[in-house]
Amino acid sequence: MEATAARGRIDKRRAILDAAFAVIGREGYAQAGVDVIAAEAGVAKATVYNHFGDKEALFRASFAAQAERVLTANLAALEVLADTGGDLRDLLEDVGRRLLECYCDERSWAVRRLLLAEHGQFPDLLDVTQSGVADRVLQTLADRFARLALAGRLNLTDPELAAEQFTGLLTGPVDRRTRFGTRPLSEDGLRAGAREAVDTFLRAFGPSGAPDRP
Amino acid sequence: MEATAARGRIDKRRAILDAAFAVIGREGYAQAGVDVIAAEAGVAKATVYNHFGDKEALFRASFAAQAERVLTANLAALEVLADTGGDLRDLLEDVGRRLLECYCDERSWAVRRLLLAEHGQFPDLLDVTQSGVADRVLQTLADRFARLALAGRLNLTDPELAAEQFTGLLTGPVDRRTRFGTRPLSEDGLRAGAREAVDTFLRAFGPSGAPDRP
DNA sequence: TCTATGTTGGACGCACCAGTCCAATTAAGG
DNA sequence: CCTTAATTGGACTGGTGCGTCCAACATAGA
Repeated sequence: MEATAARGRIDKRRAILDAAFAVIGREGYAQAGVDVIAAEAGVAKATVYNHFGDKEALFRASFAAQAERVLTANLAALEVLADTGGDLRDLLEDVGRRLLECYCDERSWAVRRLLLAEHGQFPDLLDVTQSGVADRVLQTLADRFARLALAGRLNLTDPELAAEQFTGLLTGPVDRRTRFGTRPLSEDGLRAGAREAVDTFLRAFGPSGAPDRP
Repeated sequence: MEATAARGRIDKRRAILDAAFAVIGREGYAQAGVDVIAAEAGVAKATVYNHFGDKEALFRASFAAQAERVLTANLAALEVLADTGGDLRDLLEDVGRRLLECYCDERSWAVRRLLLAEHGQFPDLLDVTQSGVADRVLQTLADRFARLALAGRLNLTDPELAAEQFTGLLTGPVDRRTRFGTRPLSEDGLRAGAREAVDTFLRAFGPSGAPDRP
């Protein structure tokens, strides 16, 4: 009775949600079989329908759960920008690397992939994710940039635009190098991606007079 | 006998290819019915199988055709960078706007969407598109940047990285504002996106001494 | 121990869809 | 005009997968 056998109902719900997102994220909504999901969750198919009633409801629930996880992970990555002290370049490289880690995470890619793939059938997923995750992360980043600009450590007038461009500088090159998430990126690769993005970002928005580093 | 009725065999093949990509791009490969494709092409289902034999072959053929169109459109957009004369900022804004037009095109979004969505079933699509389109466009852009750098009009050492970052600055903000291609962007929106990207790009890589504009 | 609720495996109905087949029609080319 | 090849509509098959049902089983709480 280590842990494998039936431990309780609530655990099964979790297991089903995780398995559903894993399978659907891997094979797509249409291709994902409920039988496969049930098997991967270690659960009978009837149990799946007991909990969620519908393949569509199951998909929505699992997607929402993962989007939630992605959001909290991203916000946690931004947390290092809370204190305005320390070397600016190091600070930005650190937050950049953390954001890229979130961005390159398997789950994060699956969310974006499903968002694009199933948007025809489930247009509301985009509302949830965009206004609940993307916009929220962007606003938080913009707030941090605004504080840094006010403190004279960044030279910019539109913090929201700067936040958009910062993420663009981060993710653009990485999208290509990972071939849209199909190829892993090493730890050094992540660090390099963050460093290059911050390099350019600071060349554009760094304090005008003296750069933090020669 | 204006044009609607059967005009020839070769036209039907085109019509089938276009209809196939339209339907599959809209509904996804699994959801797209061959009957629907045939109807949209104004053709009997048997004709589809006469030409392509297989739903999978039909998909590959239609995808390849569209990828080809996307590639030529992108390369055409880069053509304006051929002459190194003229105001640098105007030049870059022009090419940026053209690239964004390509990027925001319905077909271009459909290609990227299918690339992500069906990558599980068709991993080779990514090879074709990545090495045949994305890499080719990036290399061309990097070549132009290298020439501009050599002419002292850009201040950069790694043209390939600059090309990655230029496209990141262009597409990152636009991805968000169009909600991943689900919402149209006005002509002014495109121009603004290009202008902002070029602003930041030139702040980072513009000629060090004197900016082209105050 | 008894009971209620959740779980299991498996079988089943049902709908949908890729791909085939065929007889009738149409267009192309010599 | 005649032959050849392509097209058409429609019926048909086989396979797959969602969702249901049910009888037996496990578990938690009284």
